Formats: sequence, structure tokens, C-alpha cells
Amino acid sequence: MRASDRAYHQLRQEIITWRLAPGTVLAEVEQAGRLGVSRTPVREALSRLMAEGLAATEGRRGVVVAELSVTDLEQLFELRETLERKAAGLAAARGDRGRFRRLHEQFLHAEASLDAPEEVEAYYALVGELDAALDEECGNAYLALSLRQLRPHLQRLRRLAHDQPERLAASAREHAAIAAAVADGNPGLAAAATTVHLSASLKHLHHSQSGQGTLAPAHSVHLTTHESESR
Amino acid sequence: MRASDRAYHQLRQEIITWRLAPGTVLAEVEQAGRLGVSRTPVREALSRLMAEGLAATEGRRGVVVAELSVTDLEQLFELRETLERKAAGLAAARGDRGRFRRLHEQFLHAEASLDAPEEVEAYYALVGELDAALDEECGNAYLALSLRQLRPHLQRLRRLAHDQPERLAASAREHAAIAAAVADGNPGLAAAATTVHLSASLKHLHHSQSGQGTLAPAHSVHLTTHESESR
DNA sequence: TCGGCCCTTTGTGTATACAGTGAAAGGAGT
DNA sequence: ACTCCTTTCACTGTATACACAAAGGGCCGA
Repeated sequence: MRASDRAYHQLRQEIITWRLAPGTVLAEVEQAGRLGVSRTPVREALSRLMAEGLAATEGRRGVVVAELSVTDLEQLFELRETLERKAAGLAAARGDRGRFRRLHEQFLHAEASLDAPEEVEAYYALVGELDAALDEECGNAYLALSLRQLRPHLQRLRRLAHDQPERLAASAREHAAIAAAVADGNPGLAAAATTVHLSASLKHLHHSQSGQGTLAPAHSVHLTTHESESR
Repeated sequence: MRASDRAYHQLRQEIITWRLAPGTVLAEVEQAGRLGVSRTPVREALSRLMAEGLAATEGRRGVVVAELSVTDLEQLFELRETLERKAAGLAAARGDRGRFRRLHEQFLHAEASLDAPEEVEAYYALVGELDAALDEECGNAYLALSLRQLRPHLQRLRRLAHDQPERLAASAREHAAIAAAVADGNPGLAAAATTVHLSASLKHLHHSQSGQGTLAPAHSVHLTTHESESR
């Protein structure tokens, strides 16, 4: 794998998991030293992160990790609903029904076995499979591209929520409903089920952040020592 | 302005205006020599173009100008309608009505004076102003970002259409209807007017390309000699 | 004459050197 | 003591050098 790819994936992961907090300065020389590559791959990685919106140039301070406010949360979900409703509807109209029928059954099965912590990991992987299936079966590469560009931001938001078992179970049922509607070839119902799921998800996220103006992850993250070095 | 910015803007413009045809190989050393900068800014420019989807890596052939098929045309308009309907609706709900009232009057005025060729330029600039107004007044930075990422592809498609005066006049009326609906604060009507405009626009584009499997610009473009050098 | 192997050339990926600019800190003057 | 100016440092932007990989062509052998 190329060094620029490694730098990109590592920085991306660290931003999504909040190990690199919003506002952290991503100086080229510092990151190059930390990641063990030269400045050139780091520059390419930062370019890609800026194109995704995970990083931004902040005046003269250089490249910083993008901020994430309650306003961002609401705007991201507004766009997400628009895109995912359309994708679900198109997949219901054009997609491979058997694929979503299988996903439907997997979600029903996952709901019953969401007790163990390792099952939560598997559940998130299943959600990712449904996302990928909608991307592919909606038959619109540009719509899928927009959704893929949106997803890293949503993954970052996910870390804000507490993983309450009852919410995960409800989420599984909502995903099952989406998959069922797509499998039935019902675009209107698929879009409606998407709205239902996203409304519940947004409400849960809002509740997790109740009162706070600035967003912060649910479980405090083991902070790296690098930002103190970067002073 | 930075050299990488100049390289990016020039390559972008040449791709949008079809002076760099789809499939053209964008070799780093070749473009560096042609644009009068070194490989480093060219690399950054190519990265940005690939992030936008205007260029893509094609196996071992390196970076090439992205292809554009009839399928792309239809998928781009499908996504465009989804995003612009939402943006128009949000702008109608939240936006500054006076701004769209003024744009409405400008479109009515433009329709009456679309005879001179320089008026066509001014008309396209006015369309750009409406787009920018929707971006800003929809109150959703992520939606605006998605729209801005979509627009270079649409600009490339625009070159496929013949600028027939009657179509431009109809387009002006359709844009006026959108601006009026937003100015009236009517989200449903704004979305509907957007669908009306895009349907007519897509139909006109399809008609301009009737019968051809591969897309080509309406007026043959003065081809650069560079692709023959790049063999 | 045809096929296979080797060599050369071209292009990308990475590292590093150099220059220009902006910011911050310290010293001097009022 | 405070403010302003100067100097220095650090960072980005750009250029270039080097290594490695692949593809194409030419040559040699069968």
C-alpha cells in the first residue's frame, strides 16, 4: 500500500474516532514525523481530507480538523434524509429484491442478539452492508458518491451517541423496516421508513447532547500526547 | 495566486469546455511542462480534479479526463433534481425573500432581451447568481457543498446543448418561476418549479444528443495539439 | 519468420532541499 | 511601564532528485 494511502486512512480514522479533536492543527512536518513518512504523502492525505470536509484550512493557522456543531448535526441529517430517501426509493424501484430480503432477515436476527458487546460491532457492520447495498442498487453512481462523501461525517457523529441497548434494538427494527420496504419494491414506503429511522436517530443524538452547545463524544477518548507536543 | 491553484483552474476549465476530451491522459510531466509549473502543483490539481470526479485514475494508464455518457447525464439530473428541489424548498422556507424577488424580475427582464450573443453570457451569469442564492439561502452548508460539487459536471453537460433562442427564453421563464416561488415562501411550489425546469432541460439535452451513444459537444471544439503529443 | 526474453524508456511515488512569507517574541525608545 | 519596531524562527509552497515499476520495442534464437 502506498504511503499516502496509509497516512490518509490513519488520519481519517483518528478524526472519525475523535482521537484528533476538532480544531487540532495538522501541521505537515509534525504529522510526517508522527506517521513516519515524508511531507509529500502527508500533503496528499490532507488534500483528500479537506476535499471530504473532515479538515479545513483555517486562515493562517494551516490545516485543522473540522469543527462539528449542533448546527452541523442538523444540516448533515437534513441532507442525509434527502439523499437516503431517494436512494431507498430508487433501490426499491430498480434493486435486487433478494439482496434486501436477506438483509431484512439479518436485521431481525441481529435485533434478538444485541446483548454481547461484540454483537454491537457486528451490528454496525450490518448497517454498513445495508448502506453499501443501497449505494449499489440505487443505480445512480453520483447519488452513491454523494452518500459516500457524507458518511465519514455521520460516523464521526455516531461517536457522540451512547450505545444504549434499547436504542440499538429499535434501530435494528427501523433498518429491518427499510430493508423490507425495498425488498417489497415499494419506493414510497422505503422513503418513509428512512425518514422514520433518521428522525429517531437524530432525536437520540440530540438527547445524548442535551444542553451542550459544543459537541463531545459520549465516552471521553484517550487523548494522544501529540497535541501537547504541537503547542 | 498559487501555482497549484492556477494549474487546477486551468485544467478544470479545459475539461469543462471540452478542450480536454474525455479519456485524455493527464500525465504529470506533460501537464507540468504545458502549464509551466513543476509536478508538485500539478499533482495537487489532479488530486482535486479526481475528488470532484472530473478526472479518474484508469488502471495503469494514469489519470484521465472522466468520461461522460448518456447514463451519466440521466444520473446527474436525477441527483440534481433531488438536491435542487430540497434547496429550493428550504430557501423558500428560510431564505431572504427580497433577494429572490429581485432575481425573479431580472429573469423576466433577461427573457425579453436574449437576442444578442453577449446577452446569452449575461443570462448564464444570472443563472449562476440564482444557483449561488439558493446555495446560501437554503441554510444548509452541506447541501450547498453537494450542489457545488455537482455543478462542474452540469457545466460540462451544458456544452452538449445547442443554444437555441426559444429554449433559452423558456429556460428564463422556468427560472423566473422558481425565483418567484421561493420569493413567495412556497416550498412545495418552489420544488415543483424546479422539477418543471429540470425536466425541460433534460429533455432538451436528450434531444440535442438524439441517436448518439457517446456524448459530444454541439459545436466542435478547437482541439489542442496536446493529445497527439501525448500519444 | 515468429516468438520469447531482455533492455530501455517513461511515468509515478517518495524524499528532500530551498525560498518566501507571516507570526511571534524580545529589545529599545518614549 | 507600555508600545512599536526589528529580527528571527517556523511553516508552507514549489522544485528537483532518486527509486521502482511497467510497458514497449528490439534483438536473438529456434
